[in-house]
Amino acid sequence: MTGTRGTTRIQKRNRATILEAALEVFAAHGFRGATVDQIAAAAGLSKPNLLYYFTSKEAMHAALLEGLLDTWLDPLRALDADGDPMQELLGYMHRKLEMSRDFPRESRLFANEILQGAPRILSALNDDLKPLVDDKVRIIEGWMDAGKIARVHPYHLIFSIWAHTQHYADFEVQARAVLGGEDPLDGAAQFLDHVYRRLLTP
Amino acid sequence: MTGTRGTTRIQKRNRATILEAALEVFAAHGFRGATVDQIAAAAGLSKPNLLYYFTSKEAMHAALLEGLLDTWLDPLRALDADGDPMQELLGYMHRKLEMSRDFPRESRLFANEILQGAPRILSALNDDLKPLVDDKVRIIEGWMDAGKIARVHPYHLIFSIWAHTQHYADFEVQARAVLGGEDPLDGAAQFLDHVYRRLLTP
DNA sequence: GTCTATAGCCTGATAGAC
DNA sequence: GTCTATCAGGCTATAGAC
Repeated sequence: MTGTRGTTRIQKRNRATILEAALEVFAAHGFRGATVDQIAAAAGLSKPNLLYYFTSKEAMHAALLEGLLDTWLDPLRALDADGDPMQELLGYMHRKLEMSRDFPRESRLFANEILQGAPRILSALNDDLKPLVDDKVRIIEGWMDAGKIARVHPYHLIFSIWAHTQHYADFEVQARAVLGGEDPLDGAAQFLDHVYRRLLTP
Repeated sequence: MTGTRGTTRIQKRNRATILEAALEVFAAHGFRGATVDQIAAAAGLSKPNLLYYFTSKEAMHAALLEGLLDTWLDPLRALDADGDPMQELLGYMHRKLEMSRDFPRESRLFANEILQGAPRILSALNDDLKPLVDDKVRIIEGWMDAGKIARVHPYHLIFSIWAHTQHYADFEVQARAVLGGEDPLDGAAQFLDHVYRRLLTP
C-alpha cells in the first residue's frame, strides 16, 4: 500500500486546506490581488509547499473555478417541471439565497471572474450555463402557457433572482452600512418571497 | 497670464485623458490587476508622464472614486417627496438602469471596490450613502402610510433596485451569454417596470 | 514532502536629459 | 512637460538540502 500510489490521505487533506485558503484570499482580493504568500499563510504551509501541490497560482484558481459553476447551478438544476410552479420558483430563489448566506466567498469568487469578463469560464457559460437556462426557461414558459403563473419574461425572471441573491453576498458591506450593522439577509428572504409571489401570481 | 499659474488647458485635458484611460483599465482589471503601463498605453502617454500628473497609481484610483459615489447617488437624490409615488420610484429605477447602460465602467469600478470590502469608500458609505438612504426611506414610508403604494420593506426595495441595475452592468457578459448575444438591457426596462409596478400597486 | 534560499520577472516610482 | 533609462521592491516559481 505504500509503493508508487499517488494520492494519500495527507495529500488530500493538504490539497483541501490549500483550496480553502485560496478561496478565502481570491474572494477577498481577486486573482491578481491575491498573492501565493497570503494563501500559504492562510493555509499554514510554506509557499513552495503550495506549489508542490499545485503547479501554479493559476492552477489553484482554476481548481476552484472548475467545481464552482456546477455547484452554483445545482439549485437551478433542481427546478422540477412536475412540481408546483410557484413553489418551485420560490424554492429556487430561497435555495439561491441560502447559498449567498452559506457560501459568500464562492459568490465573490464568481463575481470577480464575471466582472473581469469571465476570461476563464466564458466557454463554460456558453456550453453549460446557457443550455441549462434554456431548458428551464422552457419549463417556466410551459407553466405560463398553462396559466399556472403570471407571464413575465422568463430569462429576465432568472436574471432577477441571480441579481438579488448575488447582491446580498457580493455587496454585503454596502447593505450592512446602510442598515447600520443589521444583517441584510435577515429581512431578505421575506422581502423576496413577497416580491416573487406578487409578481408570479396569475 | 503665464506666470506661476497652476492649471493650463493642456493640463486639464491630459488629466481628463488619463482618468478616462484609468477608468477603462481599473474597471476591466480591478485596482491590483491594473498596471500603470496599461493605463499609459490606453492614454497614449508615457508612464512617467502619468506620474507627473498623478503622484501615484493610488492617486488615479482615488480621483476616480472621489466623484463616483456622488454621481452614483444623483438619481436617488432626485427622488421627490412631492411627486407621484409610483412615478417617482419607477423613474428612479429607470434612471439607474440608464446609468448601467451609459456608465458600465463606472458601475464595474464601484463593484470592484465594494467586492473588496470597500476599503477606500467605506467611510463615504457611512457618512454620505446611509444618511441619504435613510432620508429617502422616510419619504417612501410616508407614501406607504398614506396608502399611495403597497407596503414593502423600504430598505430592501432600494437594495432590489440596486441589485437589478448593477447586475445588468456588472454581469453583462453572463446575461449576454445566456441570451445568445442579444443585449440584455433591451428587455430589462420593460421587465423591471412590470416588476415594480406590480409590487408597489396598492 | 517540506523546507530555506534565490533566481528572474514585473511593477511602481524616480532621475535626469531635453 | 515629456521623454529614456533605471532603480528598488515584490512577485511567482524553482533549486537543492534534508
